Amino acid sequence: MERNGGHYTDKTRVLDIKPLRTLRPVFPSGNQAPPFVCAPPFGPFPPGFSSFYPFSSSQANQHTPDLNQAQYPPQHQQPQNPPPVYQQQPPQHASEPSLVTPLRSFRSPDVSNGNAELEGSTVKRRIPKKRPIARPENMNFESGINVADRENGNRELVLSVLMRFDALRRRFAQLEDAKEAVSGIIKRPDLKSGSTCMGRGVRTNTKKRPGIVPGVEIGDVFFFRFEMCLVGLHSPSMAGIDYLVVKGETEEEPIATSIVSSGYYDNDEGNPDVLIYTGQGGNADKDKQSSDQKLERGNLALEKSLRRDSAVRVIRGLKEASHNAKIYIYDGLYEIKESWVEKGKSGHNTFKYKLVRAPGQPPAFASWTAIQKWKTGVPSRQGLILPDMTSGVESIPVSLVNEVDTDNGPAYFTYSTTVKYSESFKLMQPSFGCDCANLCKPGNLDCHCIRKNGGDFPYTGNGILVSRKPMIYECSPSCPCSTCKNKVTQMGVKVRLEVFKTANRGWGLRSWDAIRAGSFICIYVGEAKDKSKVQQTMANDDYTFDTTNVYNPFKWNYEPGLADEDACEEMSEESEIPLPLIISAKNVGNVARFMNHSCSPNVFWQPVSYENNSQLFVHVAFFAISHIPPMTELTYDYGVSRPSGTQNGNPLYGKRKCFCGSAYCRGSFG
DNA sequence: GGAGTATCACGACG
DNA sequence: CCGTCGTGATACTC
Repeated sequence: MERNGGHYTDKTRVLDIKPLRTLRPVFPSGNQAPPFVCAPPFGPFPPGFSSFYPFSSSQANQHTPDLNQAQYPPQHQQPQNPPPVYQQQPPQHASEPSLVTPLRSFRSPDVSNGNAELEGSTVKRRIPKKRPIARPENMNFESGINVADRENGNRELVLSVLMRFDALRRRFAQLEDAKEAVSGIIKRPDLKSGSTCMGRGVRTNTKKRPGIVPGVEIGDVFFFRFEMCLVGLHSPSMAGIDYLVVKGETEEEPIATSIVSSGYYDNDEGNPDVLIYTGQGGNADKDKQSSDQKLERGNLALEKSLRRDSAVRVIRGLKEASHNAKIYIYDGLYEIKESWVEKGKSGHNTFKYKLVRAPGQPPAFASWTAIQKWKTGVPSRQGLILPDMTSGVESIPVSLVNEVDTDNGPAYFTYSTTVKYSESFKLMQPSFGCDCANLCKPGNLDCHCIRKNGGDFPYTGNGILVSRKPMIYECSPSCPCSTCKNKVTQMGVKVRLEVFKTANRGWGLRSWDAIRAGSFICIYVGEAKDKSKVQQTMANDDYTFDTTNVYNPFKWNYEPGLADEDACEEMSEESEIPLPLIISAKNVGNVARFMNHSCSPNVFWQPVSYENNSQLFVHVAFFAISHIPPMTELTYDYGVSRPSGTQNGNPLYGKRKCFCGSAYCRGSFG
C-alpha cells in the first residue's frame, strides 16, 4: 500500500483503493521521502499537554507536509510561523526513574479511598487522588494557541485541537453517565466540550476560507459536527452549508465554503464523485409547517458559487452500519455543476445542486464505498489471500491481503483470542469481584470494581476509554453483573481488520472501519511470562511485547484546567504493572502481533486487569489515540528495550531500524 | 432483537 | 439579540 505515486484517477479499479489518508506524502524530491504513516498528535500543546515526543527545537520547526492536498490545487504556503512548542522536553534518558522503573509495587498502597481490602495483595495499586483544581488557575486557562495559529492552522495544531476536544468530551460523557456533573446534567457532551473549546480558544483556522483548510487532509474522519467546527473545516454547529460574504461586482454576495451531506437523501447511485445535494430550510419544526425552501443564505451561496465556478469542500456524512455510528469523511473539493428546483417529500420546493468532485484528489469517500462492497463479498477484496485468517475464532473476520508482492502469508502460528500464562507466571491472586446485580452503574461507589478504578467508570456508555490510567480494572465473569459495560477488552475485536503486506515492514494491520479515538482495538495475545524468569534472548524475538521497555510518555487525557470542574482530577497516564510482563506471540497470538511500530503511532497500549479462571491477570489492551480513517495502518510505540545494568544517563537506542517514516522518527526501536 | 421513530436539549453565526 | 440551521444519545416501537 505504499507504492509511491499511485494513480488517483482510475476510479474503476477496486484494486487501487488507498487508505483514506495517503500513507505516503508526495514530496517534490521523489522517492527518498520517507513513508508517512500517521501524523502524530504532537504539539503544539498547552501547558499540561506535553508534546508527544521529545524533539529538539530545530525539529520542532519542521512541519508535516500537507500530504494529499499537495496536488490540488497547488498547495498553499506552509504556515510561516511554526507552531510554538509549549513544553519542550529534553530527550528522555534511561536514567530518568520515571521511565525506567516499571515496577511501582513498592509504593505504599493508598488505602484512604476505601481500598483497604486490597492491602497485602500482590497487585498494589495507587488510587489517583482527587485533586481539585485551584480556581485562579482556571480563570487564566490559556489554550496555548496564539492568534496567528488560531487564524491559520497546520496539521499538528489540527490534530492537537481534535485530541483535546475529544479528551474533554469523553470526560463530560463520563461525568454524565455517573450523574456527577457539577452544574446540571450534560446531555450532549460533544456540545459541552465543543463550546468549552470554542470559548477557551482551543480551535484553529478561525479565518473562514473557501478551498483548502491548512492541516485538514482529505480522508480525515470526524465523529462530531463540532470537530469540523473547531478545526475550521465547517463552522456552523448545525447547518449543512457554510458560506462567506464577499464583495461582488455590484454588491456583497455569499459564496459557499463547505457543505456537509447528511447521507440520508443525497444519494447518487454508482458514482462516488458526484453528489446531489439538497438545499437548506423548509423542514417542518415543532411550531412550523414544512414550506418551500427560499433562495437565501446557504442556498443562495451555493447558487453564487455555481455562477463563480467556486469549488466547495464536501464532507460526506455516512452511516456506518457495522458499529451504528455516524461518521463524517472530508472528501475534498467539489465543483457545483448545476442547480434546479424539485418537489421534496413534503410536496414543497427544494433546491438541488449537482456537485462533481475535482479531479486529481486522493480517494476518500470512494474508498469507503469500495470497502462497503468488500463487506458484502462482491466483488471480493483484491489481493485477498484468506477471507478470515482467524478461522472464525474472532467474531468478526480478519482478512489476509497482499497487494505488493507474491508472499502468500506470514509464517505459521496458532491464532488465539486468549493469553496463555506460563506456569512460572505467578501474578495470580484471589480476585475481588463486585456484587452488582445485572450491571455496574457508573457512579455507584458501592461497586468494588468501580472503586478499584478510583471511583470512575473507565468507559463511556458506548465502550470508549475515557482516560489512560496506570491500570484499568474490568469486571470479570465471576461478577454477577452480566450485562455490565465494564468488560470492553474481554469482548473481542469489534472492528473489521485486515492483515496486509507492507512495502518495507513485513505484515501490518489496518481497519476497514473508521475507528473512534479511545476505541478498543484488541489485546496482545501470546504466551505471557514473568520477564525476570526468562532468558534475555526471548525478549529479542520479533512478535514479543515487553512491558519493561522504555516508552515515550504522552498526554492523552483531558485537561482539568480546561474542564473547569471541581470533579476533575489530574491523574497519571503511566502504566503501572506489578510484574515485568513479557508476551511472546511467536507461536500463539492474535492480530496484535502484526501491528507495526511507529514513532508517531495512532494506537496506544494500556494495562487492563480482569479475571480469567478465577484468577486476576494483567492484559495489554490497545486503544485508538485519535480517530483513524479506514485503511490507515495501525501502529503503536514499541518503546526501547532496557538492557540490564545502568545506563549512566546515556540515551537508549533500539535494536531495530525504524521505517515508520514519521517526521519525528527516532530512527530505531525495540 | 435490530431497524426505524420519538424525544430531548443544546451552540454558532449572520 | 433573535432566528436559523439539525444533531447525537437514548428510550421506545414494531
